[in-house]
Amino acid sequence: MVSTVDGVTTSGRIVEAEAYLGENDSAAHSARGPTPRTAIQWGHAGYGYVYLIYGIYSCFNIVTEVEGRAGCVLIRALEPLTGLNLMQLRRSRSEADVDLCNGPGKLTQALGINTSHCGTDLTKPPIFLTDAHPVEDHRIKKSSRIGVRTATNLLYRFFIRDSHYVSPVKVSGHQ
DNA sequence: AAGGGGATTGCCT
DNA sequence: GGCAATCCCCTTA
Repeated sequence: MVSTVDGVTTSGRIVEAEAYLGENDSAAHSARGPTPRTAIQWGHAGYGYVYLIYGIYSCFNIVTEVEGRAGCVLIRALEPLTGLNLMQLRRSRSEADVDLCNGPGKLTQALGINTSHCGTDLTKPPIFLTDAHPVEDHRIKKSSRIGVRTATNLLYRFFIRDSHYVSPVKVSGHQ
């Protein structure tokens, strides 16, 4: 994914994501029907759903389903590709290490994404997606989602098994 | 009209 | 490992 916010390009390869469905998924924001905040999820696929969490961090999602059905994918971690210096600046970090984009709140900070980007078309700037850096299917693993307390039986978290840029897992054990 | 709480992070001990 | 930071949405009255 690519950002041209502030006129400078920052980009990264998506290495971790989680699916949230509108139906039969109690952990999704869309589980109880549309609200002003979540309405975009019932729209056309390919638009951004961005929400503020804990008053501080923005979480970036891609709307994925056909119009009239809710669903989105939360981007949880990126492998930084371009604009490392600006990412460092935005993240207030002295080094360009794995901590730039290895979390949903971190990557939005690094790419300059905020709630003003909710509802934007992700096929064109300032925030857009490309298939320039694909990943082979056999490198992708799945698990239950991070930070959700319900629907833990759903294996809706997908990540690159051998990537150093996946977000740190709190509980010991399964990646 | 009011209050609880969250798909998180970073700093503290 | 514990917990504060800091919005604003959504539920309840």
